[in-house]
Amino acid sequence: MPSSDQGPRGRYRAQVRGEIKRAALQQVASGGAAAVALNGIAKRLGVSGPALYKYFGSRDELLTELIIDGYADLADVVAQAAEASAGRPARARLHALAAAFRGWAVAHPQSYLLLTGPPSPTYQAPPETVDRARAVLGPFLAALAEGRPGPGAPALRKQLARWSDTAPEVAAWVDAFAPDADADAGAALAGAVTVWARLHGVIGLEAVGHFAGMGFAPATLLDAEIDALADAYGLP
Amino acid sequence: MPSSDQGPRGRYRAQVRGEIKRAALQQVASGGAAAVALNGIAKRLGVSGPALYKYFGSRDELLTELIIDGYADLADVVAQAAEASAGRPARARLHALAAAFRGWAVAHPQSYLLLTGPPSPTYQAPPETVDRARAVLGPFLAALAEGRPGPGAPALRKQLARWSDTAPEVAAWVDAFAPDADADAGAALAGAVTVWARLHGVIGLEAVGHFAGMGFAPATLLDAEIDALADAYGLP
DNA sequence: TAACTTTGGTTAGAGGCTATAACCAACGTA
DNA sequence: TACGTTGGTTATAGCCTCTAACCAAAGTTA
Repeated sequence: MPSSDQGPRGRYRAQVRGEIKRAALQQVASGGAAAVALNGIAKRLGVSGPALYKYFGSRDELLTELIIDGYADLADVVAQAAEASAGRPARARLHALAAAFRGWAVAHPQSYLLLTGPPSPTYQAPPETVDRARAVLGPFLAALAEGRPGPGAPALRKQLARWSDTAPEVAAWVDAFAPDADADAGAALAGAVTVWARLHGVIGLEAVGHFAGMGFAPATLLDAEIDALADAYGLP
Repeated sequence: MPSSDQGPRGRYRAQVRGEIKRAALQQVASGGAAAVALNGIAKRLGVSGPALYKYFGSRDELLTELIIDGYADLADVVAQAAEASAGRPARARLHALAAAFRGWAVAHPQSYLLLTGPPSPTYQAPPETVDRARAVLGPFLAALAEGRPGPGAPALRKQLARWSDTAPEVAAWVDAFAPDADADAGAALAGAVTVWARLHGVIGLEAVGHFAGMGFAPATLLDAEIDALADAYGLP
């Protein structure tokens, strides 16, 4: 069914797929994942209905690609922030990473919800997503691993240390982003998981609008959460 | 249109509305908010299609009631945990509250997602929801207000203190659950907002299944998060 | 008791969505 | 130049929400 990757036909195919995805992203931005309608996209592209099924096997397949692209985009933004703050102390870098993460989510709140929430009952997350999530969190792991963590969360660290021992891809991930933390992979992983939860705690609620009308800036709350985490990990 | 609250006719109406909601909750449990279909509910009740519109003006109206009921249910569970742990030290009580909150969410993960995520593009949250959220968080506020908070998060506290000064219903809420914290409402509110974010950070990711296959128990992560917060607020 | 109003139910149908089937034209290639 | 692949079409089935028009039964009132 699919054309070859190269050649004039394949190029055309890739371009149309891109247009479809852009139109779908607009729908996501305006009304969330539920607003994505192949029919509507076709109308917007000046093409009629079932033509899109030549490019995407189903609506879920399209959403899956949007999710994968979104993860890649977010990972890019975080990686750029890591690069831009390369020389600074670890605490400042952690704040820069969190701000970049939140900046992306605030710019595309519905896309963030698309990444986190399950878009449809029939949707099944492909295995690539977990790799994408690791790519996003890697720089955070690197920054946190520079500290000398205090005695907090011993139970969590123990569980994660065991996980790192039994799952080679996890150990490889830690090694890739924090090669010096091999000795205490449990603490490094605990930091990664915790920063993930803190980011999502603030940004997930902000994205759905649960902080609307409350007298505080979500960025301030996130800063406080990241600061507390940096304290716990002894970041300078 | 609606029958009087009392009388045989009103009772019948209330009972049918209950049956509809129960069927809808089953659909939510099986496939999330997107799986709620008035048509399907009608079939299950042995009644045909548009009859349900005599009971609920629209699908969104039904979802709204499910959300309100869900908040009430969750608030109940938290309040019961508060009562059950009344005598114990504040830190233990905070853990009990968090465990009760998470217990409800784990028992009905799709309902939790219904409460947090926006169910449909056309949905508009009614003003009652913010009151319901306050009822859920009240006991947490009470437990946190017993500590002597450290110097953390000054910017956040400042913003929230101003909010409490300018919004009387917020000050009343603080006073209702933590009458001794009036002097430092900013710190108390910061605790409430922070515990909300931490709960959602862990439980929101857990509910969508993002922790599946990772080598740690979400309960352990939540315990660590609550412990860290209790430390920051100097809870005994 | 008889007349009337409200209420819960019905069927018909418009309009939107996903997805499949059958068919056709154009394009790139051999 | 002949041909297979590919991108497009229309028709159609089967969901869904929601409105309109109509009917019967139940409660209410004169």
